[in-house]
Amino acid sequence: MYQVLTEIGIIHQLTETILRASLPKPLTLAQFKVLTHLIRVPEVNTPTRITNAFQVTKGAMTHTLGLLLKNGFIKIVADEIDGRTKHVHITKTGQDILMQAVAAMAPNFIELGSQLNATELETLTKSLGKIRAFLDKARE
Amino acid sequence: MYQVLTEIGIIHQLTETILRASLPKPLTLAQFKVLTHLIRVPEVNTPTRITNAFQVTKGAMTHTLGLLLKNGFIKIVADEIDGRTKHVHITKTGQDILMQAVAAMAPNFIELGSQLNATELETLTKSLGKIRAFLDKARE
DNA sequence: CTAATATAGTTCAATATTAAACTATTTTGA
DNA sequence: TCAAAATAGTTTAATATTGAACTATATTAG
Repeated sequence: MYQVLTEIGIIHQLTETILRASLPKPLTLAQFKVLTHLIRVPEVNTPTRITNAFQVTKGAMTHTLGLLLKNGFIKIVADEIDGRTKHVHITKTGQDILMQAVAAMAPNFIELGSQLNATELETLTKSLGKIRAFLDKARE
Repeated sequence: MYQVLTEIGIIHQLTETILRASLPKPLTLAQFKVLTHLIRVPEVNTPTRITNAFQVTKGAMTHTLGLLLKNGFIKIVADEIDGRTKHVHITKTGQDILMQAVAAMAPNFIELGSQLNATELETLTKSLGKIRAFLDKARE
């Protein structure tokens, strides 16, 4: 398990480095991740829930959302019912830059997919899912 | 594959957060990783090679090694032959703090190991290894 | 009802990381 | 040989992240 976590750490670092290098300005890695999240799981869109999804500090998320807002990639609206809560939505501009980012990074990752066959990929996804589920549960 | 990378990213973040919280002062996560590396692969001990192993920038490694040195956890010696190169060695103090760190974090990870059986773990390790090997090769 | 507690988000200072420019040494190749 | 290129490591400025304190709103319990 130690080795698994080490491999995961290294893979994560390597992919982030590759990603970072192919992002269109002014998109940073943190901003890219948030935009991707907003597309994938649009209903998880309060700052706290996004923070929770990425497991960064609240201050970091305030910072990232501030940049996204300044860049016009998101809009932030107040919750109608709960005065403490806000909701984040991706804008058309945000979608455009995200598409551009995905297009730029895709060539770097297409080959990666072919390193594993369908069965391996499925097994891998399942195992990682178990680990993730456990860790998620562990932070009760 | 996208999902795999997403899972890997989240698992990485979660484990880092858990780890960070259980580290004995003044050990930071970056310092902990370097010490672990020095124990695991003591022959890979020049700043550049360590930098390469973790895929961080050279400046970041200079910073981390500076802290480790200040804390007395490593010693750094010049290469006898190549005047540009240095070698990093863990000290007794470094080994002590690392043991302490491992002891503190172990309870958090023991249960994790039992989430997968031996076969699953082996398959997982192998698949991750393939991905890592490919990424390693890709940064020619 | 209201005081205590919890939750959402921001701010601030300290630290970490990146990216790029820089110094010093070694290697390469004409 | 020696100039050009490559490599190892440092420095610096800008940015990102953490951790903790803080404000404001909502929920809970007596």
